[in-house]
Amino acid sequence: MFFSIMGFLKSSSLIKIQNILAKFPLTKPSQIHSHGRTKLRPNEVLKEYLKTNATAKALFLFRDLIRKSISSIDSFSLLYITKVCTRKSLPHEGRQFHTLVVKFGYEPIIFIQTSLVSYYSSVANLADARQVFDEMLTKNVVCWTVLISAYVDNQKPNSALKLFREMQMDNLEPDQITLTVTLSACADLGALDMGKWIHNYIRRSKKLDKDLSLYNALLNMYTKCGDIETAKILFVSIEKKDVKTWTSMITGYAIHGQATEALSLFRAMTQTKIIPNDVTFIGVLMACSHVAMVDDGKRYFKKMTEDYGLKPRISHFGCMVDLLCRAGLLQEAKDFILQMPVKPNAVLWRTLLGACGNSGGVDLAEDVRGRLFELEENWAGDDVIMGNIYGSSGIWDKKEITRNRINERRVPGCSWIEVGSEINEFVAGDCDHPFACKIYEKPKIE
DNA sequence: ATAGGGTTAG
Repeated sequence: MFFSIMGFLKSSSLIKIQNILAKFPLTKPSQIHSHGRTKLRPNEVLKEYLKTNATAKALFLFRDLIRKSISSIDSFSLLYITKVCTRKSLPHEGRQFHTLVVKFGYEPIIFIQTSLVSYYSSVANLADARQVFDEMLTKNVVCWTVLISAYVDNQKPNSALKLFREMQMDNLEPDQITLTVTLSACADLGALDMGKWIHNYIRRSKKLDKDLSLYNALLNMYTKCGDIETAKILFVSIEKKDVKTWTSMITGYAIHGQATEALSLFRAMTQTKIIPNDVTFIGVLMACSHVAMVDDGKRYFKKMTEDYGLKPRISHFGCMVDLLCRAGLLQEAKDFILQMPVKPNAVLWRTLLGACGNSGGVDLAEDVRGRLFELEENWAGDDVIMGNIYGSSGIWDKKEITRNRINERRVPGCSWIEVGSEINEFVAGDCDHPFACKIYEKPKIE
């Protein structure tokens, strides 16, 4: 990785960068340097473009700076342009700007390093994010937090928790942002012990800035870990709630099949000034689907668009399909999928296929399997369901064909479970591997 | 002037 950057340096990094930027047409200088009425300096324009999400404009401007006034590029320009790349997850451009950072000697600046870690995380390049972090001579809370977020964002919550512990072993105190991020790793893992440990840490700490995001993260951790009682107590104790607070609690009840509680909480929410958003409705629809309240689900789905002007996304349609399937309305579910305004994905069809496995219907199942074959032909679970359907219908020849398909797969299917929290050694290598053990020590709760 | 914040179907 850094090898290649050094390689770029030797073979003139500027030419490489110009190549990357050459695909954008030239912008006249007058358009660049005057912004509004007053003339602004390039960095101020870049900052403005960043604020307004004008990615292309920012890249045009930066290219013109390289071509015409390279001396006006400083560490702030590079910081802003790196943030532009992060915001849009541009997979190639950020690396080129990293090259420039090296060339200009801005590598030791902690703000630059931190935003590079964040950039590599945004393009799912954890190896380079880690390398920039490892090469930092002085590390502070912010860069540790960015790296922890990187692992959370890229579905490596065990690694995130491991880093959280390493940070403390490095004698750095986490702040409220570190804790918010770490709590989401706990939520992803169902790591209730660690979550409680953090809750306790928050209670003890006097200097921590305990803002609403932190409490929302705590609430979310408790609901995702299944401790709905503590979640409820926490929810009540939060005086100033926002839409996320309400949504977390509603979704928490929904996940645990407590539809009545979820829906009455939604009604209570409508009595406040907090307006439900599309995510809130996912919680509401989940609640209906988990207890097969078909008519209520349909009503809320309508309410969402008609009363709140919210446009349903694929996940909302997914909730509806789930709702119809759980109620055994398989044909209606299929019709619903076919008339959706968005293209159905594999997950959606798979919901229906799973339902066919529960309540029969070989013809429908074969139809759905055919559609799934076009989307993700090698998903082992689909064949398992088909095999079971054939088996329960006594169609043994087709069952055998399906079983053989499964056995011929090169990559075995796998599942994983949480293995208690007493183990404080982690399995060598990737600790987010499905077969790795939990990696943190059992916290001592005072 | 400058870096960090998961409420989202199955």
